[in-house]
Amino acid sequence: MSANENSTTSGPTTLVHAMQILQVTARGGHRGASIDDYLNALSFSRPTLYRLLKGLKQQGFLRPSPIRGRYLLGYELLVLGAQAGNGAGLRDLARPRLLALAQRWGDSFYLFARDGVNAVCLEVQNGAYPVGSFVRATGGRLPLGVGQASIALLAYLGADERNEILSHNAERLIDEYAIAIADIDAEIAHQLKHGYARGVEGSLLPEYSGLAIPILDHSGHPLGAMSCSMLKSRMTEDHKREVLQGMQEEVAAMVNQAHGLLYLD
Amino acid sequence: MSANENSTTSGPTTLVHAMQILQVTARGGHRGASIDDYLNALSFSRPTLYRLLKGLKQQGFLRPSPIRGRYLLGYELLVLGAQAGNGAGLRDLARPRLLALAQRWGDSFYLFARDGVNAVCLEVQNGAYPVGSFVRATGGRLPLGVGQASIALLAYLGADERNEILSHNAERLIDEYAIAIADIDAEIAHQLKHGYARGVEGSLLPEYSGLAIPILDHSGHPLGAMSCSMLKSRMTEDHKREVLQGMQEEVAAMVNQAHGLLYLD
DNA sequence: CGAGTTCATCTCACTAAATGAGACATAGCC
DNA sequence: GGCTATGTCTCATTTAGTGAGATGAACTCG
Repeated sequence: MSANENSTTSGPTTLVHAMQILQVTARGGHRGASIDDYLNALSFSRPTLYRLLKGLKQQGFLRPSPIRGRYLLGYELLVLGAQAGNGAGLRDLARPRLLALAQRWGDSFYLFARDGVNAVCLEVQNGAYPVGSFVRATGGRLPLGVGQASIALLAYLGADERNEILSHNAERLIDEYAIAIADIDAEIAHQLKHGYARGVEGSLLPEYSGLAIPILDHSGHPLGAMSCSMLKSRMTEDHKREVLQGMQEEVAAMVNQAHGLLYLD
Repeated sequence: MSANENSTTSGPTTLVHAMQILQVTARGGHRGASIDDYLNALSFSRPTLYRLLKGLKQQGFLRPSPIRGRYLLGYELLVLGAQAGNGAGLRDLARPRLLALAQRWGDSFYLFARDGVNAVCLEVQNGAYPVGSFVRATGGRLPLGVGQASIALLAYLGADERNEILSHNAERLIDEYAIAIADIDAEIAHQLKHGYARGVEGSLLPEYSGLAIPILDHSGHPLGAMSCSMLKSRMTEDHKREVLQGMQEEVAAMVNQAHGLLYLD
């Protein structure tokens, strides 16, 4: 027994195994995963696999696929996930505001939160104009550094924490998104100076452009970020000013509401 | 607080315990749950609780609340939940269509799927006109029988299965929603005759009205339902006809697309 | 600033409970 | 009706999670 139970995967093995099963299932997308997928991705025996599958099914974490022998993620995850996305009640506060913005301006608006070294999309509201975006929907996850919302989040973390995150993500950022740390630093400076972020241009999605502003608590810590995305051609100076102002108003109102809610113990 | 003791939740106890922890956390809403919440809702010892909490945290199922000693649902659930909601790829197919409908008509449109004895909301797209609805968002769950989408789903199940569900839900339906089984049966008949459902009127949400149509696979089995909700005053004969036609067109197109996707092994 | 409270971790002995191997049963498929 | 792959069962083994209580760490409040 290694006295070196370290960072990788500790904790009750049943939990770890269950999680691995869910991950394998998720990896299968809407086709789910088959017994063989599990058996050759995982390291435990078949009876054990079936026992866990059964348990996960009973908990609602998995459901049988229409295709025999395949498994899909269960709706309990959806329900819990909906709750999970409402950290600090932010999502409920943001939803109608994102909708209003999208309807008013026709662009697409997003709510993001930090999740470790990633930014996770808590809510999307698409507008009438089509957009491309790194995240397609709620639950999308990006390494911090990608996208304007990332910048807005990073800018208000401590410098040490920020650097840790960025060096952790550096490789992925350059490899998968063609984004250099130096450029991120520059955009963070822009965020801090002007109060909004524009996102770093990588080689991906060159036709789209965006804006983001942070959602800060009373102590200046970022609770999340609101962002928007649009075709670059739509981003005139006027439009940018209008949209930014709209977002700022909505966020200010949200923060006010939040202060009312957060502290009723 | 329901004395909802899980009578036959078998399976690895660690899984069951983990699930209970998640449920308790979820019950706490955006405030999460505290150690005491766990300790007095659950039946295992404190060290065990902490071990599981730690494990769940490492798996991303939980995260620490800003308030020390409280726990929130983790973003991994959100990510998995987003996947889970895309059963058979239906959600991805539906999202842009719901958006188009909402923008065109200004009402609110929903995608539902069956989840055991419940209907679960996979996607919502609100329109410009305000609505009240039983589900507020993705992940909302209703007992089958409530709402127009339920009717559309129930109508295409086998009679035996349907009756089993309805008798299972009967008590909740009458107690919580003031809906009688006989009325549901009548609406199911309407669905089968006219191809769309209107929902059963209970005493709740009397000012709102809705429509729903099923999404059927090639063998007539319901994959889900698309529904809409609007202020009763907006539901003129003309508007109803228009919206129904819009929904039917979108669903038909979805089903076509789905057939293209479902069977590429 | 120090006492008091609550959160979180550690150690250790114990045994319940998960595991693996392989046989058995069942469902779908040609 | 055979064939293949999915799902279940039994049973001995021992891992791996458990409880009790002590200890350490973090925050609170007087």
